[in-house]
Amino acid sequence: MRIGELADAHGVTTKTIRYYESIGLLGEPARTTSGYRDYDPGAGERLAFIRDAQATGLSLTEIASVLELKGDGRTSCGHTLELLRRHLLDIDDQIAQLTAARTTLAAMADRATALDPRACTDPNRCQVIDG
Amino acid sequence: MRIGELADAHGVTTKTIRYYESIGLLGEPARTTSGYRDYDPGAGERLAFIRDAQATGLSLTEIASVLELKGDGRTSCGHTLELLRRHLLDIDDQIAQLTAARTTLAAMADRATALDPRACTDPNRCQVIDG
DNA sequence: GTCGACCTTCCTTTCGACTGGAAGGTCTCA
DNA sequence: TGAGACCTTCCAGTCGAAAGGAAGGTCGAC
Repeated sequence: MRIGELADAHGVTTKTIRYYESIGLLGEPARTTSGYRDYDPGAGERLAFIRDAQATGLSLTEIASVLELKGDGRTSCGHTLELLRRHLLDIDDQIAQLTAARTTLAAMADRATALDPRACTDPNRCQVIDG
Repeated sequence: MRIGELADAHGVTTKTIRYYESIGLLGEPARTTSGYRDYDPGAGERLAFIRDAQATGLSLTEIASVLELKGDGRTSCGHTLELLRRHLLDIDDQIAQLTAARTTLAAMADRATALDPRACTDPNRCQVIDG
């Protein structure tokens, strides 16, 4: 399977695949006599895994650490679980921050609709955002 | 007021202030005879505004666009309000995405605690994340 | 007079995940 | 045999928001 096919099959670009290879996330595939990359189905599985893991919010570095452990022949469930748990905490933080920001922003927007623009003259500030 | 004082007063670094100046977010301050930046209180106000606006999730570029409008002598409430509304939508999106990711992740974590690591042998995948 | 803290400019580097482009080789179909 | 789609490598650039560092000037206190 050539790189373009693999890319199309997983909704990524060939650039992305070469990039994953360059950072060690995907191993070096076999090559055709003319030097084209020639992937076996395992590569597709691995790529799918990478995208799945990425979709859950793991960074490529973290994904690499999971795959590396497995590559060493060790099981990585514990490791993955720890990553997931850390991510859950991260996400909770982010949601809390966004929610707080949302509240502030919504209050501002409400206030803004009631404001008189002509009162808004200080070049360094903005009464919508102030206060 | 020198740059260090201003920075300390607003919890940023001198690097950050020079950076804001370099991208036009802060104007060029007066200089002492020896060339040191010499800020008037307006700069502090403007910096505070920038940090406040940033805290609500506006990018520096967006903040610049608000300040630029005001610098032109035009009131920017309408503009700010529009930015705010767009941001509210963005934030709602982000919260929705994070919440979805959180649900997925939590389910995975639950499942993972029940898994047998010895069953986790495929070097390309991870049963915690699969499925 | 000298020490350390502060300041100046200018340039480079960081992080993450790619993307773009140049220059050239290969495959496939008509 | 020739077009055009695909592949190769390698290098540079992107985005945002700074941080790091070098080389040198200055201020205040002792």
